[in-house]
Amino acid sequence: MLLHKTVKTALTQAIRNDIVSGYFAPSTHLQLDKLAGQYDVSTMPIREALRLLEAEGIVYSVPHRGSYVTSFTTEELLDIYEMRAMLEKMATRDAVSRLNDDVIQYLQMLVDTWHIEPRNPALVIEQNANFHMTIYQSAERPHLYGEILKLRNRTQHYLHSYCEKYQQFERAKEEHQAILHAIKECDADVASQLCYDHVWRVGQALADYVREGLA
Amino acid sequence: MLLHKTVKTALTQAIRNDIVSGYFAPSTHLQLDKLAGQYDVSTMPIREALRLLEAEGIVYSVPHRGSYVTSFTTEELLDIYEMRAMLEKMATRDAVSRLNDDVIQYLQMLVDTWHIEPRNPALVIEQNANFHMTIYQSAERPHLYGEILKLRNRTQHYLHSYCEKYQQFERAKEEHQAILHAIKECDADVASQLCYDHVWRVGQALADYVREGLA
DNA sequence: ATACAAATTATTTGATCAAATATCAAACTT
DNA sequence: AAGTTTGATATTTGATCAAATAATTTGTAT
Repeated sequence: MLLHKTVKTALTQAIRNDIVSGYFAPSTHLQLDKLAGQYDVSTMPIREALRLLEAEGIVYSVPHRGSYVTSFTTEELLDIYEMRAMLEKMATRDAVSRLNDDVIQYLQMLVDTWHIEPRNPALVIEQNANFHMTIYQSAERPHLYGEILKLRNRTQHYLHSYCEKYQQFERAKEEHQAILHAIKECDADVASQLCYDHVWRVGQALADYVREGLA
Repeated sequence: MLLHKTVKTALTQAIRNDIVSGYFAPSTHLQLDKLAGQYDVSTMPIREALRLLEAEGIVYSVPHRGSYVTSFTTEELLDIYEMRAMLEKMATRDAVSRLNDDVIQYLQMLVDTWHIEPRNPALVIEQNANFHMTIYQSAERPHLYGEILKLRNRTQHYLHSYCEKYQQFERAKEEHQAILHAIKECDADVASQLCYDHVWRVGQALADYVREGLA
């Protein structure tokens, strides 16, 4: 808790995490006093954290009514996921030539130890994010990285709900293996296209899932 | 006149505008009481507005030292502009089939009246933004639109400085005309590729300009 | 005179208080 | 009885105040 410089920064991280992990479900009303009690701080840093998260798109607010966890229609999910697919493709393309052996070895380890635990999707989701974001970090494009991260955070909680029902973890593992293979071959075009397809496929499946009202 | 519901929303718009218009130069220290005096409000709504703008990326803050207008290196400008080019290409592609005759006529009018004030870069920049954002709005993808808008805001003030020196307005007009022509032909592939090239060319020119230390 | 340390100042951050506004329910009118 | 209005309540929003922290200045010793 005291790792952070200010209460505001720590709180922002904490609330963001509680939203993307699904603890605060979409459309949840985030009330100042309730949160202040829950996190044991005053309302002031809560207000600042909520404004930060509002501009990130994780939270929206209505004047004099407060802040809520954002919820998306299927059209909005597709909107966001196609952006993600494109930007993550771009990041993968730039990363290929910059990835050093240590990181590639780490990625291989992540693929090899891919846990398929039907009862704990959260762990797989985190491992999945770890795999991709590690690649993107190597692209050495801080703004691209930041945008991808924000877009991912925006829809992450829907993924939790989806994964608990349809667990296509095996397929994801195969696709990661394919991406990593192309990376090792230094084939930026193939690797980035595989990444695009990978993200976009999940986005479409997720949209179908939400459209069916199963969320 | 647009009535804002709260002081916070009005202030956010006002400060954002004063940053993208170049009134607050990059690296400017945005102090709470100074701004409070300048906009004739208390520090409270200023604080909330700054948090909003911080998450938008046009302001950054250092704990216990305050907020500053973000400044970018040439690498960062290229980073952002390539994202923009890609996302604006995507928006143009989706817009083509949705653009109705009224909007196309409006776009033609914007191109025709392009040259009205070559000595006033700010006006041309606004007209330019108007042309593009009108197209993107027709894509009916609110999140894509929002991301493009935020990325544009982040670098807009650099464009002001650049345009005052190198006024390639004629070339921009020709490129707009070409994009509009492709739109009228309902050729989404050509229109979107032209848009990509258009944005990316400006981004590279702007990066060169900033690299030379002329900003 | 310069380097270092202590104190002073300025500014943000966090807490509390007051005002404004939306929600909800009850009473009143038609 | 239905719809509207009015009032009570809860919550956000804006203002002010206190505490914490970074920058600056001042003073002292070498």
